[in-house]
Amino acid sequence: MLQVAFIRENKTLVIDRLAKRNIDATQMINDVLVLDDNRRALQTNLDNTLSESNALSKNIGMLFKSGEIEKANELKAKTSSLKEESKKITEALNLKTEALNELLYKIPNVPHESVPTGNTDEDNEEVFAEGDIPTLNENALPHWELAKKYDIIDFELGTKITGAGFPVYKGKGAKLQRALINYFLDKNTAAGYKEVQVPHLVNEDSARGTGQLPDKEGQMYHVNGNGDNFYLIPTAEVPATNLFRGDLLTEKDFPKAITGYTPCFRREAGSYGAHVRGLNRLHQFDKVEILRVEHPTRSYEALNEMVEHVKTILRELKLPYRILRLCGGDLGFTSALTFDFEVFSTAQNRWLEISSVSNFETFQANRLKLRFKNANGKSELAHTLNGSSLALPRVLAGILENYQTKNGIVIPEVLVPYTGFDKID
RNA sequence: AGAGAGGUGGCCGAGUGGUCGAAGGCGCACGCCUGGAAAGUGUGUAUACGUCAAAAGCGUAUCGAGGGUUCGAAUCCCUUCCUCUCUGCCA
Repeated sequence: MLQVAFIRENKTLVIDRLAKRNIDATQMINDVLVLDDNRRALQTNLDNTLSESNALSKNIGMLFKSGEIEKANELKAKTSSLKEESKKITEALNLKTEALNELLYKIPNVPHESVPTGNTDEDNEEVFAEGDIPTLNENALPHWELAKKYDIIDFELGTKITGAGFPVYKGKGAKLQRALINYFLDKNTAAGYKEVQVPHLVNEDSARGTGQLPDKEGQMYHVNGNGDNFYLIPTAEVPATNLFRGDLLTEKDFPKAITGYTPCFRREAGSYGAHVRGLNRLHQFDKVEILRVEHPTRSYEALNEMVEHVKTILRELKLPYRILRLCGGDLGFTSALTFDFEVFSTAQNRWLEISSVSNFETFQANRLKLRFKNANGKSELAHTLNGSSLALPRVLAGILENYQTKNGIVIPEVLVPYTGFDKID
């Protein structure tokens, strides 16, 4: 959620930057400012009314004490009219505040100046690429075929137990999953991220804090039987970011850097076909996340560090990948700048998104009320950033497809200490 | 899950209807004292919103959360969340 004060002071910049997302925000921004003016006027009015009423109450108290009951009763009559008035103003104020918030919820984050204008993923800007694309023999298979051939992932069995999109990993497939999780966590902690284990179900406040509610309710699984009211997390970002909800940090607390592994649950009522086959899109998948809370002056440096960190992992896994700077049209609602990592899947002949690293600036912090005391002793919103480091299924797909040979699937060297085997055959 | 007790500022803790945003203590910050430190001593020490060009100041709200009673609520009532003790259940 954008800050009204920021919008007021940077009206043209906000409108211009939002145009990168192909939206004309002029009307919305004007409405915000009008609603906020109304809100403030009502607030002032309410404060004055309450002030008067408080003063009268104090007088009444003193009159009662000194036994001047008649006088006190006279004043009582006065306060009742003030009370009615303040009730009315409060109602009006609440309506304005709600309307304002509702509108603010609909305005996406202001893109960073480096974000390219554009409509679709075609307009994303490739900023880096590395790794050799292997030449596979002609009967190379996509990962869902490989999964079946070596009996390491069973999609049908998952369907029996739960439904589509809940695969069962078996044998070396299961072990490879576990190896990847441990490898990622080790890399992240070695880079200074503190490991956390967080709940996989969150309450409404948390879902609201990171912006899943009110708009994206349908994308989360909702547990609401027997009087419970929890959401299954769509990403570790939700519980991990909410660790800091409502915090007032000091400058010394920066940077906060944490990493965590969680399963992720997404309803994703999306498209069908080859693009969502196999591991490409799932209702339940595993992901290791990195997250940072930063001083505003340092957040882009931090973003860069996160990108470099993810690079080292893909380099070690020896997977061919590229980095894209997302264009305005492809940029997530809450993000100011996002770099996507994509691994090339040789057998599918397409790029698979495996990580998304973003700076949200104050957009999340505003809703979370995540602040710090700055050098002037004023509280100021912190910047939040996060990224996948990494999402398992597509990395697994990339490994299976790119490392396949006639005699089986070779395990990337760096993972062998974690798997205990160097080949799936 | 049942019975009981309780949730007050960074922490401990007083406060059961009226100048209470809240005594006292600890902690912290600054000053005095000291050769230096400790001890001692003095002052200060929540957040949000509004007002103001801004600061100061002033106003409003906040004693787990939400609602109610009252001229007036930390204090009374209701709902809800959480914590502790006992009992039950359980990996």
